[in-house]
Amino acid sequence: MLEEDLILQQLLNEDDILTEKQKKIIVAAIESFSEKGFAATSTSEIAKKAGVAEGTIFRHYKTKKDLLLSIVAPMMAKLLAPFILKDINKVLDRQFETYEDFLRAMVENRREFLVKNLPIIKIMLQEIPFQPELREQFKEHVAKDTFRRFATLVEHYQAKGQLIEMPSMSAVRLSASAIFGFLLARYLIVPEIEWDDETETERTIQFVMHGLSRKA
Amino acid sequence: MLEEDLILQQLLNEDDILTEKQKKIIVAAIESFSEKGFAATSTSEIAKKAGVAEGTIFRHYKTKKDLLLSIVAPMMAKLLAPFILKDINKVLDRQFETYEDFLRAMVENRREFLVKNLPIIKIMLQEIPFQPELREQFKEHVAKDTFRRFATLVEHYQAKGQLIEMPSMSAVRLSASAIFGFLLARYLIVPEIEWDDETETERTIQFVMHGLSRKA
DNA sequence: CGAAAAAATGAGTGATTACTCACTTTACTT
DNA sequence: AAGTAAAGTGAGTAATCACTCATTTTTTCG
Repeated sequence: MLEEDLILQQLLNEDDILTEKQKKIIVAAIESFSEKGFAATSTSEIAKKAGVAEGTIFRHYKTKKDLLLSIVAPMMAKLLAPFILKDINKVLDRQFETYEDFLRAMVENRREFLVKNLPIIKIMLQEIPFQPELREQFKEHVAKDTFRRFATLVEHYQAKGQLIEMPSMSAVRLSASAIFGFLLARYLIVPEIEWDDETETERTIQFVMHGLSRKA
Repeated sequence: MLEEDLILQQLLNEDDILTEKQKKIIVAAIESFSEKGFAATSTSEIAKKAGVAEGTIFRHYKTKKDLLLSIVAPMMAKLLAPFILKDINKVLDRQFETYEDFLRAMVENRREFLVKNLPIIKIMLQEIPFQPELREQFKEHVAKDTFRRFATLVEHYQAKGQLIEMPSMSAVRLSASAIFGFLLARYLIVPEIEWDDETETERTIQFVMHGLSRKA
């Protein structure tokens, strides 16, 4: 799988136009932003951690906020990654016979994405409420794209008689709550406790299926 | 219902020892912290909004962080409020015959709490990752107290044969994901879209019940 | 190589930061 | 009303902030 899930790698290889110092700046910024928060991190601190002069940061990014956006923005586009499986409705039948199969694939897909990009995701979640640009991007990508595609997909399985009738928006919301509630608890809220990943994953999927499938 | 759900009122009446100026400081701080974030809010800004001299803030609070903690800390204790409904184990049978009844009561209870204290809750969620004191309080109250009481309650309904056998921790996690996923989406993430509250609430409860109850 | 361009530097900018303190105003007690 | 304690003030503090820019270093390429 040469899937480019690692946003960091993607950031650092962008167009091959990034200098070594610039890469170090990005790495240092991600570390500091995720640990202390954007507003509480100073540019001098980033420069020191990156081993560059403070002026170098502003040679590549007009402002500190610019640096933040250059890190977080690529994240947004990737949020809908699991739904770009080409022409959804047509390929779906062969790829995922049941909603359950789809759910299972999505949990694993998003789990890998989350684990690989944890610090950037933390920054994103922290700053979305305060950066209008990020809020807008989030609504664009998540609300419009991802959510709608997810909904289309649910309608597909409803039409096949697998899922109970219910506004697809609600079905998506319930599915997403269960899945991301699990992933967030597992990797962000209480990662320090012992988790039986396989069991909890399966339980979560079965929980959703019991809640949404036609044949109880 | 003279339930003291409003943390703000509680803060302002504390011991009757708060001066008028101090109350204005708290109100102004809550507003600024929730809008711009703790680190991005200056004490001069709070003073201006409160209509007091900047020195007055530091007469009552040693540091800016002290002010933050005095606002958010009382929140924590209230997070487990729905579980202090008198002596759980004993009153339970007569109060909530079914898990469904309990869920319904909890959703309404937490919904009111969330709506009434939205700004303070936003501040809390934002700052928990960065303030060790808050992290600790959160784990103490939520993990130890609330989660455990919730689990005890689930075990009660499992023993009555209403819920399927499953580690109570998992059942609590799944229930909480669905409920708080709903409430967060409704009031924090996308409050601007139209919600049919009654229908969505009921759907959420039924979703949990289908996922966890014995008789499908 | 050598010249031009790009990258990097770090001292310096004014503004802003959280916080202090000597002092004034207000409130309370008798 | 006088005396005392608490509350409030705002100019002042050193530190730090994001950002600039003249200069130096490195890279590119004919």
